[in-house]
Amino acid sequence: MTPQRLSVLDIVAGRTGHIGADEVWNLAKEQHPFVDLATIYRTLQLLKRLGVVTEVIIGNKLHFELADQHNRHNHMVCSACDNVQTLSPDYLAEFSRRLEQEFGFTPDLDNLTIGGKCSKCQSLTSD
Amino acid sequence: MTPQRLSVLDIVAGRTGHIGADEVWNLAKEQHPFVDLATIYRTLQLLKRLGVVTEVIIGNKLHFELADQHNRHNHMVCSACDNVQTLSPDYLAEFSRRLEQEFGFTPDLDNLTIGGKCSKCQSLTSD
DNA sequence: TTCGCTATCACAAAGATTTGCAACTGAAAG
DNA sequence: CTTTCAGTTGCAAATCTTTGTGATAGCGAA
Repeated sequence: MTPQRLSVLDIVAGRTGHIGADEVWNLAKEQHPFVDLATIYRTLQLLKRLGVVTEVIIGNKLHFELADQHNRHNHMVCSACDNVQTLSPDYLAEFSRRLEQEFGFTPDLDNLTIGGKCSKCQSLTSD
Repeated sequence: MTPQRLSVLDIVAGRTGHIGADEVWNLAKEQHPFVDLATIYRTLQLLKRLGVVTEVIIGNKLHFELADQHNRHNHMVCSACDNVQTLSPDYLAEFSRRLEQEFGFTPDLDNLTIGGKCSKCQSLTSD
């Protein structure tokens, strides 16, 4: 754990919600003016691999948030308005169990972003 | 429907499985030597929006395949070996129904890639 | 201390995808 | 037939993310 990494972790942990990689960078530069964006990305991937942060894909951009074991949730992201709703992992528990049992496949649900259309955008004329 | 677009569609349709955007480009250039990669991407996004092709995310790269209504399936992609397994949409039907009923959220299951670890890579020493 | 090993960093560059824009096309309207 | 207008293209550039590399720092063994 280097100072740069700690800084990244602090920044993500200091947010209640998700935060973009570029935003992490901007905040990290306040403490480490020469830190590189690549270091931010590598650190975020590392923290993700360690299960410390989770990834949410919002409109072609990666966002991250602290992985809180006591408040696990999945994300539903509207492809039209980028609005994010959270979802109890209970909704996917049965699904996950079946994948594991029937295929031996262990889905990474913590980092699963469910794309689609929210109720508002669903009804709008889109094509 | 322009010739370039038709070409892209033909290429994707000519594949049994999924195909990367760059590969589509290489093949498309055989027919339209000056076609740009941006056109390929724009066309693929268009076809995806129309429900003609579906997207699979494999190791930080986008792949596409023809959307066959009679053979719908989801994809499970191993983050370690990039192996792709297909899955009957039945596994997600109940989940989808609940999202729609309880949240009014319409998930885009056709383009949902489920990341995780396949049975082989699951057992390997990774950290 | 000194050597050697491993890991991390900043920087640079590559890779993958998207976007802005002027030129061109074809079809509809006048 | 000419004008208009919306849509598409190729090209260039921007954006987002990943990867390669040499320098460096920390740490244990000799």
